[in-house]
Amino acid sequence: MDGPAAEQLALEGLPVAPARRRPRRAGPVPIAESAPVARVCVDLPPPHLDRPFEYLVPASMDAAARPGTRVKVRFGAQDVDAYVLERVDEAEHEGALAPVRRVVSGEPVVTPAVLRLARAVADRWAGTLADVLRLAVPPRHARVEAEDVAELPPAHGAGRPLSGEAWAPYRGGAAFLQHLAGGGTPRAVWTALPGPAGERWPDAIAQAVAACAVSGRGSLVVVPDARDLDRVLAALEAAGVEGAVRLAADDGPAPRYRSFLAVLRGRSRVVVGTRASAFAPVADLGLVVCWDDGDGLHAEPRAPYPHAREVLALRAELEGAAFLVGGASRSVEAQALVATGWAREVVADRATVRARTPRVRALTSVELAREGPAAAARLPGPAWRAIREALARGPVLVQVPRAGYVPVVACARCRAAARCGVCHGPLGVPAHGAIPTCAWCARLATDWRCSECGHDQLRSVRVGSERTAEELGRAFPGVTVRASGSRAASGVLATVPDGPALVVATPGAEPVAPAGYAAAVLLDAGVATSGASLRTGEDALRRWLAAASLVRAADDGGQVLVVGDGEERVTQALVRWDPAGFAARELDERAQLALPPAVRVATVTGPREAVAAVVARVDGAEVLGPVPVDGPAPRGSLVPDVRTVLRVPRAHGTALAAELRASLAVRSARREGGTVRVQLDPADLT
DNA sequence: AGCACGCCGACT
DNA sequence: GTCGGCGTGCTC
Repeated sequence: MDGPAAEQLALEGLPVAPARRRPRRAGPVPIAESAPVARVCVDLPPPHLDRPFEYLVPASMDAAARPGTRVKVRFGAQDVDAYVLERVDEAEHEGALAPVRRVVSGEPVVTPAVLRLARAVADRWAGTLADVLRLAVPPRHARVEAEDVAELPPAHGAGRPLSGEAWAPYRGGAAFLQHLAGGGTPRAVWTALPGPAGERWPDAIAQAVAACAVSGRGSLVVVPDARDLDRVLAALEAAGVEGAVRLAADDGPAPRYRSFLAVLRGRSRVVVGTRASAFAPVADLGLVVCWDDGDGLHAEPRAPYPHAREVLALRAELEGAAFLVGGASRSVEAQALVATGWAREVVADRATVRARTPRVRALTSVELAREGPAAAARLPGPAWRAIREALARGPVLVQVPRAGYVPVVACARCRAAARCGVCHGPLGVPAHGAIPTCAWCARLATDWRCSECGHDQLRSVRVGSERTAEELGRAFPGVTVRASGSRAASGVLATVPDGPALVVATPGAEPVAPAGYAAAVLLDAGVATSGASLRTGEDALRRWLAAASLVRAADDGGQVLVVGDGEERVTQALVRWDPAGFAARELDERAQLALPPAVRVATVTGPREAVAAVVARVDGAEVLGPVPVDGPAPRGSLVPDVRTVLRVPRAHGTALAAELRASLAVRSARREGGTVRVQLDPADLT
């Protein structure tokens, strides 16, 4: 059992003093009798350490060192945190095993199901298990852990009779619910109708959760932000689902860990949370839901950059759970789930859509040609008149595509974008009334002159919400103006009263009006649909539909105006209220151009040589680039990073991820320099 | 990641 | 002649 005698090489003549340190313990500590070997995942970042290491479990820790618990182990010369993956009888490791030093807590925070999911996520996104577990398991909070466990609330589902009313308007909606209630695992891509006050979708989700509870299973609902979280929780309560747990990283360490433990200890089997809760240890998981999956908040910004929708899809497969992804719009990725037959679409028919949605009108420069020069105004006459008229009937929502104050300025005469006279960077106005400043070199544009027409006056072209609120206040004297947005003085508003008011909001910050808005005006359509990213059009449509969904139906006088020259197909998709058609066309086009999600793509970003080394070890992928990335060089370097794009058919996605993982492991073992970032299916591919 | 061991420059 | 640079290698 003991190490080979060779280890006891006698070193005669050495002073005896160091030997005095050794005998801390009189003999080897007694080792656990059954399954004495713990296979652990050490919590260290380098990819080449992403494999199990084996330790002996001292008998004293036998009961506590269960699979899923956090332990401390000696790794090399340091003490590191680790998770017990499993307990086994025999070690695979040939050499001697070190003992587990300490069990940090007996709480088995990584359940077998979550471990399997985390491993799959690490593999899929070319990351490490340790990285994924760091996303999946909230930091421990010892005091919270010691708190008394509240007793189990009565099982939900035994409550009130099941309602499926919110699903009635959708083709396949009732079937989806029945399937759920019967213990099935349907998968649906759902395009939500606007409801009264835009609040029907939380009810639909709550009813799906309730149906799943009837089958005795738990549910997990992932939403983009805290506002949506509150809405779903309220709807769950209204639907009679009790004891749902709120799980959001920005609730703070103690509440977060408390909620996590409540789920882990089986106190609740319904979780509503933000992206990291896709890993929540819900027992008997029957349903996973991703609401508004096109929202960028679902994309995890930390390595390995998994997306909540994809994590949930993976999880639905691994745990045999039903899957529901939905939104007012449809992401191209969700469309791909439909196109491959992995999920079925759940949508309302045209007549229902027409009956529920407001009238949408596009005010493009063509439409406005007859208005003459005034058409160039940001708020053209017809829009002004529509707002005036709608204000008599209720609140009017004004959506502006950018937060904050005027980021970009243009020549007041010819409207050419104003550029810095020295470095040609874009000019912006950093604060109200400030002098226009170059966004690249920070020089003040004091004696600016237009390079196109020689004019010397500037005007704002991409106007932020604060400025809009200010302008609208002047255009409609006496009317209350409320601003909602992260940069607005009053922050993000959840709701506004039903009375007449102008509500100026940035995308995602639109408050709900209980009786619906009388009208919505979507400003600067040209700005909203212009951008280099693959998802620019999809994003614009998603934001427009989210705002338009808060407006009353056309029959109740609800009206939406899109102002500006937005991209034709996006504008048309909004006018026709056809997000599914838009997503289908977009996916077709991506297939033709070999763009994701029709193919799988990975980006490798970092210093030129480092990227080249990583890419050189990857076989069988089409290599695009490298190209220098925009923006400033990373700190401590004069050379900008480069980015290489790797492209493979979807079916080779797993293999690509595996090769990248292997390449990164070689890289970290060899200590190739620089910082390299690998992203699979990056959200912001340009 | 840390920390060892292991071969080539400027200093006591 | 040593102290010490950080280039490979390993950690159960």
